[in-house]
Amino acid sequence: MAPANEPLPGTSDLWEPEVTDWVLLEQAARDIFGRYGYGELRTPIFERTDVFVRSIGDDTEVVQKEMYTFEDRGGRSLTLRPEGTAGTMRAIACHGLADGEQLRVFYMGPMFRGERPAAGRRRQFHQVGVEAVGGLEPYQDAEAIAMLVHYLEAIGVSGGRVRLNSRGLPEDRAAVSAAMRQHFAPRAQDMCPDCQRRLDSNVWRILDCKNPACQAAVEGAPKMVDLLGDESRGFFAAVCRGLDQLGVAYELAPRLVRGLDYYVHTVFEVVHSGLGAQDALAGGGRYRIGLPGVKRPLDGVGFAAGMERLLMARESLGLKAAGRPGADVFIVALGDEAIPAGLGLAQALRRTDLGLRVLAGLGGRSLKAQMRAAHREGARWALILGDNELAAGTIVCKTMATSEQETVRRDDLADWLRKAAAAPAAAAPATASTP
RNA sequence: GUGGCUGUAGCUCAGUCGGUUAGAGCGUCUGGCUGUGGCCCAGAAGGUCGGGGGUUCGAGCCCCCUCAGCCACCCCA
Repeated sequence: MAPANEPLPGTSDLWEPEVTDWVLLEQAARDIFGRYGYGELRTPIFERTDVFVRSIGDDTEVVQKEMYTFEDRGGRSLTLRPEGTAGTMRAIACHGLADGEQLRVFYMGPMFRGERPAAGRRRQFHQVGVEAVGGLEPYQDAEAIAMLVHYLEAIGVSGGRVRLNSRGLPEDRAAVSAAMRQHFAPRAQDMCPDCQRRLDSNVWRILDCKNPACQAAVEGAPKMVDLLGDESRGFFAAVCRGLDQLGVAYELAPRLVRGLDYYVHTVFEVVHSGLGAQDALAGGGRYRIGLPGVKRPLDGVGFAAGMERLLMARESLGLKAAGRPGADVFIVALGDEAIPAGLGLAQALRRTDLGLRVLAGLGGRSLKAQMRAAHREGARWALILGDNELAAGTIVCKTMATSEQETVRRDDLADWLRKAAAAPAAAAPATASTP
């Protein structure tokens, strides 16, 4: 295949029948999130670069090396959104939010990060996410997590594990970092070079390191939750209490940190064993984001799930796309007069209240070839229209599943189809074969 | 950005030690059956062997470069 026709690395074309699965994820999101009072928000796919930098944090991996940033003709720096929260917050700030007002939104769509593609990681990937903004209630966090679990159930993804931790408030961080440094400094010589550097720059991340030596050093590390102030500890306890009430199973993950700067208090993720190395299905937490022109930072809680990964999890569980449904009617037209007549007949049938899916053989191919096409398209009925039938004002109706056929007057065709459609469908509805 | 594996027909893949005209299955088209699908049978179309360079009398096969895909690291969804 000519490279010029291939999609860019980390992007892909999406064909039937996979599209059917995507639609399923989207519809389930609208259904489930709607039950919790969330409404859909669609924000632009690109924003001014600083929208992302200021809320994600310029110190983060995402901002430092993963963003698709470019200049428009006016020389402004724009960026393809690498995640959904920043744009959502910008939109809410623009829209305005009264003191005490709460807003619940969900979104879905493509996100962009300039990473090396791997299993479950693409440069254009898709997330479905939610944000509950304008409140500082621990039970909001619990409900958001419960909603995520509910959604996963709705799309058939079982086997996910909820991992939960708290990063506390910004004012807790100095104490936490100091305690961490105290623990890791004596062990530094055993740790990987990255983590030796992190000792100064980013102690928290050492907790996340997958290097075996570093994990050993992490073993006896103090639990983050124990280092937090009273307010943060109380908040976290309330989140756990809420989850218990909601019947959500979770596990404490003292080492869970997450990569974006805006998180405060609760952080969580859902991991799944069917995904390979990138095992995070969804992640989220509580955040506090300051925006220009807004007096107080916005508090909120949300999560995002990777749609590609949801699909991978479904696949690992044996859930497959059903594919596009077959045609109801295939019109087999024979002869110079009948072919255009078949074109008109197809349109007339599509416009009836029967909601029929109608295809017509338009190319003057042989009867046999058209019958093959009818079969391949999964048609329930083949309607044969030759010059003979045209002259007689009739049409031959063949039921594919039984091979029975009868000659029907054109005037009676709609009634015939209505009756045939009402009759119990033959066996399993056929599925069109996919090109 | 670093590393490993893989690129042969629309798809999934064979291809021996470097040796004549690169194969199979599936799919597509046509015919067997003049106006009747599936199953069966026969035939046909379809290839710059990812691309470029090199070694050789001769390269799908060996060497170098490059592009792409997959996987892993980093990080995350």
